[in-house]
Amino acid sequence: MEFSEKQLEILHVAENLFSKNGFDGTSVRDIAQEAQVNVAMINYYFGSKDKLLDDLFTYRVEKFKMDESILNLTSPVMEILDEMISSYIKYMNSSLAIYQIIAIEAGVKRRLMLSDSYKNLKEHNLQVISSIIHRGIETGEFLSGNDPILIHATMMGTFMNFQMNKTFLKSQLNITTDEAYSKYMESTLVIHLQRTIKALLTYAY
Amino acid sequence: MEFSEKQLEILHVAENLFSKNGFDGTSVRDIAQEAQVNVAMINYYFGSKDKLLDDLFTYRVEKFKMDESILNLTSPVMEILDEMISSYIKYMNSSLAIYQIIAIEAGVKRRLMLSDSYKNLKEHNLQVISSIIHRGIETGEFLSGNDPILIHATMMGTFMNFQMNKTFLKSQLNITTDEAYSKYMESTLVIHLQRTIKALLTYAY
Amino acid sequence: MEFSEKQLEILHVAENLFSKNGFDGTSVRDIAQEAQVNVAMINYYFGSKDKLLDDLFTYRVEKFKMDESILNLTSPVMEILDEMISSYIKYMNSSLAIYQIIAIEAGVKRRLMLSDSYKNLKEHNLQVISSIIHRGIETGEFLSGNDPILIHATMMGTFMNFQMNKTFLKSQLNITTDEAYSKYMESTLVIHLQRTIKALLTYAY
Amino acid sequence: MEFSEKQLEILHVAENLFSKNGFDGTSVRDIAQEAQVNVAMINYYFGSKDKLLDDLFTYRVEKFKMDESILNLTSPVMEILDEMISSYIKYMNSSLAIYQIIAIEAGVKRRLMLSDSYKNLKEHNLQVISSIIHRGIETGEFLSGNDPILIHATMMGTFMNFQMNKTFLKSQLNITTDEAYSKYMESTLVIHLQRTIKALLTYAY
DNA sequence: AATGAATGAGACTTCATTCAT
DNA sequence: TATGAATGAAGTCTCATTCAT
Repeated sequence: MEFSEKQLEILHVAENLFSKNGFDGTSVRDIAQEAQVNVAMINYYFGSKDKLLDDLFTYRVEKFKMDESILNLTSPVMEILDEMISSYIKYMNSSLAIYQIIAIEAGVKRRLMLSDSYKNLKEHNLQVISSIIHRGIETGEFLSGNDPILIHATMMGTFMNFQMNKTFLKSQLNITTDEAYSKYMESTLVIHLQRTIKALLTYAY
Repeated sequence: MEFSEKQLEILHVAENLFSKNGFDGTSVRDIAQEAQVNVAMINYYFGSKDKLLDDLFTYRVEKFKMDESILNLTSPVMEILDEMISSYIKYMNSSLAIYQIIAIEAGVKRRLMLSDSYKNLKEHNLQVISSIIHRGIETGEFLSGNDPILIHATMMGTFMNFQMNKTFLKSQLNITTDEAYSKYMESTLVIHLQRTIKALLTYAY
Repeated sequence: MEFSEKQLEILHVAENLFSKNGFDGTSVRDIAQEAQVNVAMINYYFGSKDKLLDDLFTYRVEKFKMDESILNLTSPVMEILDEMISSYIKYMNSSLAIYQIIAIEAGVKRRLMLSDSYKNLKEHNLQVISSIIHRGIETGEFLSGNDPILIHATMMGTFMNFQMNKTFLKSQLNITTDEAYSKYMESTLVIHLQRTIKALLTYAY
Repeated sequence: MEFSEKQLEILHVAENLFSKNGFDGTSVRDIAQEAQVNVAMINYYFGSKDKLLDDLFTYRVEKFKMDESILNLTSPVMEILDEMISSYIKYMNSSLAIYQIIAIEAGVKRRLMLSDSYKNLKEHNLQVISSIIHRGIETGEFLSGNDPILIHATMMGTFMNFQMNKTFLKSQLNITTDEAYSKYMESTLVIHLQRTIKALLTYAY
């Protein structure tokens, strides 16, 4: 799907507003005003508000696919795992708005979850994780018996928890700016997840 | 705060609808209809839709406090940790609706996050986790250097991730009923979290 | 009609609120709250909000009758006229709230104007003025040909104009307090009206 | 400010209803129905009911400015005074509806009185009256010591009194039609005010 | 006699969408 | 292609009143 410049601007504005106020909490008027276009244009371009969300999702979803090229690396599997976690968290953090929307609107109601591309995305990412784990098992570095689904849920969930409790956690961590919080996630949080997942995969309690 | 039977019914209905459709996606008409009361009654009882959410939150929030009496147990700290994780997940799972609401509405906009009781709840739970970790460090069973904030985020986030991706994960796990999914979380997921957190606290990779 | 103490308090509160916010701008809840009674009590005591206004009117209307005993004075008619104007303005000024209500609600809609007691009041006052004028004509001090209706309208209208433009006139007259404004009306305004009406009645331009 | 034809119709309908039933006594539904437009259109055009009143006021207020060109006339000041009174009353009488609204809503509550244009209007009119009086004093035809504020209040108040007691006065004056009442005000009332004010300005009792 | 609980009606406003151009 | 105008539906909330006790 190709989007014109105007359409792209609308998508970006919508993405921002949806992430701040939720889908239901954002009106097409809000979007039109901030994108400096006519209200009618949203429907003209996207058909409806619902379809706008679909298009936004389709537009962004590709970027949430884990980069499977890391599977081709000859690096030690431990490094590949670290890299996967690090780059995934960094990417999610940089495209936070849409991810927030997905997390919320996928939980709520029918929206998005029905979408095939959403399912494909999830399956792809699980597959990448799964491949890494299997490789580690083959090299004898990872223990078997760990479900990629649980690993993925831990990685994703921990990150999202940091997003959704931003206000509270900033005060707990004595972080004052959004930039510092973002940096914290890309360093301390990444390290925590790397340690956590590696411990899980290597340590038989 | 004391609630009459009618008020409680309204709260329960609202809780259910908010968790399914979000706050903005639920109208007072919807609530009134499902609770079989007059629309005006919602405002009569709670003042406004916003205040209804506040009251619902206040009504439920107490139950999300971790039971600190486990700190008084003389059991090995490892068992206390297991028990904490198990009972917390089980409780969240049984009071899922409100938790879903909190997770979403706390992320979106100003709502709830501002609430003192929300902050108190979070701080209390962090304190309980912190106490357990410190005890483990004292007995030499846990490594030092692990931030309770990260532990808590991992536990909570993983659980929430299971909630918010229910539809997708059910299909991935070949689970057909909500009951089976719930049972999965209270067994497999709990064990996963227990293993994960214990690995983290005991194993220096 | 006899009113209990509670009823009287309600009437006084209603009078005050009606004069400040108008009849439609005042809710029975407002009245109940300020009078510290149950909402249902307004209807219980007065039947309806409309009837409350009726009762308030009936309760107060008697006091707006000009004191006809001044007609029995043997003073010069000029002094009687002065006294009538002075005491009428002073009385209206002291019972301002209800008069404001009457002025507004009588102009708006059907309310009050239909009331017999309102008509009787007006006729009574016109009669008193008329008697004074006639006496002046008989003594040769007043010119004939002046309609009491116009005299009354001038007196009443000028006073009400001062009421309804209070905010503006206070600033124009450099008056800062309500008390000073009230005093202005009972002195300067009274003198103006006395001069105006006497000029009219005695001077054929 | 420019208004479309539809907007003007709404304004006219609103003006009429507000004058009959008061602002609070008129619903946007009433206005929409009588103007034969959609209810939503009132908000679409004017933003809110309050802003509609503002716009109505702005739209009409200009017309209530006394024509200051009469100050340029070389006619005797007595004629200028007569002309001022006559044309002012005639104009108010022809634009009665809005004036009724102003009189009521300016007295009640905060509305309008706060408006700058209202204050400007009042100041302008006082200025015109003041100029005429000063000219009369200069020519030796008027006595000094008369406050234009009191003159204005008398003129305006007497007229408004006739408006607000229309029902009662019609019966007192044996006038059956609104047209006849209107004619009475433009003749007898005007003459009364001219005589009154001239007597006041020329006669030292 | 008095009142807390409850309610239908209607208030103003905003919504996403469509129409006519 | 693009948009200003318009609208029906629905939103939340307040109203005066009544009911059951």
